[in-house]
Amino acid sequence: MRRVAKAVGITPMALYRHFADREGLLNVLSDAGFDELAARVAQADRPGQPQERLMRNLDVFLDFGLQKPRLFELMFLKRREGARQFPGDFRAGRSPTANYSAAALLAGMEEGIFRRDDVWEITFETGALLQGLVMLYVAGRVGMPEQEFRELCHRAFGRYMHGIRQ
Amino acid sequence: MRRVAKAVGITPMALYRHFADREGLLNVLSDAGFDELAARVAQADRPGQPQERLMRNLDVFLDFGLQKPRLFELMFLKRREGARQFPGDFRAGRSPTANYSAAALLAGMEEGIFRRDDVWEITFETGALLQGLVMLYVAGRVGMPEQEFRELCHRAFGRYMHGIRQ
DNA sequence: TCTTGCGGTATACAGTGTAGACATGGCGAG
DNA sequence: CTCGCCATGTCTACACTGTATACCGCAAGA
Repeated sequence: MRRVAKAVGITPMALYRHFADREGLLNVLSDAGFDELAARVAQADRPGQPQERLMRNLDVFLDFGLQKPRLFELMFLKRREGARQFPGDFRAGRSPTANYSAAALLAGMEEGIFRRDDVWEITFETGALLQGLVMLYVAGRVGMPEQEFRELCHRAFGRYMHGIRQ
Repeated sequence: MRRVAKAVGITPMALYRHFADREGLLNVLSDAGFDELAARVAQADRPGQPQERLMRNLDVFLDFGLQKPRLFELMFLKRREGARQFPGDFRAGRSPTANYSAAALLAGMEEGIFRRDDVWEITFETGALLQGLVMLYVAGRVGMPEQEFRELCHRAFGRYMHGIRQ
């Protein structure tokens, strides 16, 4: 808090006029992060083959996670109340980012490319896979340059998508 | 450190006679965790169908992660030097836990159940998937009882394994 | 004009990890 | 037996956290 305060040129305690506490500050950072990610996802979504749409979605998350790993961690891994939950909030459409993935999956199923299955569960699982990959990467568990890591992620998603094909 | 010291009945500073610093203490905890997990994995490995072996492996990790989430997090997600890295340490066989998964995958490929592919990469990816699932669960992002969550994990692995079939 | 409240400050407190100086007790070498 | 050493422990102190509390100035309404 002291460092943040200094960075914005006020006294530490002045921060508490704007945020309830450290947790509160982190919450608005996290929310802002979700807004940005949602915007990026929305912008990247173009009509096309479901697999391509899913891969583009992957790339957006990957870009975000690799550009701002700490924020990424804060958004998805920090315990905090009010965080969106699977399956409730997902199925209710309250996750703007997941909606795009689910839409692409649904389209793929209707086109007969993927077999009929639980769209939200698959969305969540692919999210978890990406989460795990990125977290292991930023935790220093992957000893390869970023570009290779991105290709690894693509192969991982390729294998998974292969498994949900018709 | 003060709480640990009190718990073992000595002065905080006495801890520093046994561990270089907080990081050092966490490192031996982490190492002990890996030893235990490796022992559990070894004990659970029985000959059988590759898919079953992989599912048993999954259950061992799942048990461990759900029983000791903080230790699990420390072991796999804490940035620390000397942590094993993919792919180098994995391919060199320096991950006792991953070896079993890789062995089952290799057996599956040789039996013609799975198609020929990079065994270590798949091992790492399944690890990442599990990692992501467990981390999201312990971070409160999954609003379902533990038993249902375990079944979700099984379905996730089922879909992935479906994708690597022959 | 008086009041209210928003934004900011100063100080203080309990908590953290840990550096540094000092104590002590057991054990091997002489 | 005695000396000295070293492993293990304690005490105190320091710099660092987040934050509770009290206070202040100023602009906008009533």
